[in-house]
Amino acid sequence: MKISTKGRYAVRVMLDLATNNTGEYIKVKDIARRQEISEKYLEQIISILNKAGYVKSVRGAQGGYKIAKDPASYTVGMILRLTEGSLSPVACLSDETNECDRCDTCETLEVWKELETAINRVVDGVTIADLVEKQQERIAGTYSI
Amino acid sequence: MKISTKGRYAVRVMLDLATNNTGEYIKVKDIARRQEISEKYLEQIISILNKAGYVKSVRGAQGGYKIAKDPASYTVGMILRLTEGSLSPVACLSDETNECDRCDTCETLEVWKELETAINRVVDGVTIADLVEKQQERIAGTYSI
DNA sequence: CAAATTCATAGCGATATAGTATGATTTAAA
DNA sequence: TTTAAATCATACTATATCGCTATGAATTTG
Repeated sequence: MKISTKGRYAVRVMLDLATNNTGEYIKVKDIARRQEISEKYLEQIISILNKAGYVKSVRGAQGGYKIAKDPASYTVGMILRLTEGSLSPVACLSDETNECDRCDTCETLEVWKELETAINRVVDGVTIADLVEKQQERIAGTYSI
Repeated sequence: MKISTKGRYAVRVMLDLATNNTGEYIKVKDIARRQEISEKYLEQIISILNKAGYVKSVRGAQGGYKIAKDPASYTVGMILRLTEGSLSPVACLSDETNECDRCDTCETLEVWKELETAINRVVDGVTIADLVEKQQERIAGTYSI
């Protein structure tokens, strides 16, 4: 029941791009340094975000990435499902081909459905904009002390 | 973000023992047949439940297992945490030794905490007795049609 | 042209998953 | 008292996933 680094890093990448967005394109190297994530591994993760259109890229020298749309339009759930696949806790819910023949009489299936709903409710209730805001509140709090 | 077979099977074992409880000890072979799970794998799983005292065992011929206490006293959460370990979606929440040094400024940690809470709320809100009841309702419904 | 960057893909060691396999130990019944 | 049936214990295995690293091609700017 763990979210892998791929998913967690992807959320942090989106947050980093939102936080440091000036309109300029941001290099993977800079994100990697700030987030303390391997550059090469980050490239793979951001490539997923790029193919999904969550970020825009420019190749070549002075190239980089920037967040494609308003940070409020990306939920943590969208990013996790993109990178991790379905967040359902059992395969028979995420994929019809994995339906077992006990589904009709499987009492536990109901529990897993509730769990899936609860998980999605949490992760879809938080946007990248929310995270940016919290971050800024924290920084403001730090200054006032 | 998947619950492994170990955890899911453990829940089904407890449900099976509750459903088929007559006071007699129930053989792994019978549970395995009903649940369509490998006998030997089931032995390993039920052994975890046994060591935790969730079931009682008698060795030797005519031996077997039975549920130790009232089915209402076992939540799905208890069984999953026993067999799967912590249900927290990130390691830094489940284990102090996995705390990373970014915790203080990690905006996403809050999301994972909410997620953990939501997950535990669901799985701790369902007991084995609840599952038995649902099963019996279903059977009653089947007869009436 | 050279340097800096994204893009694409292959490889790799470690760990977890989902079991099998083997056999010891215990108990009831013949 | 033997035998069969069951739990208990542990080692092994095949496969997949994780979390990267490595190599290099393609693209763009200076």
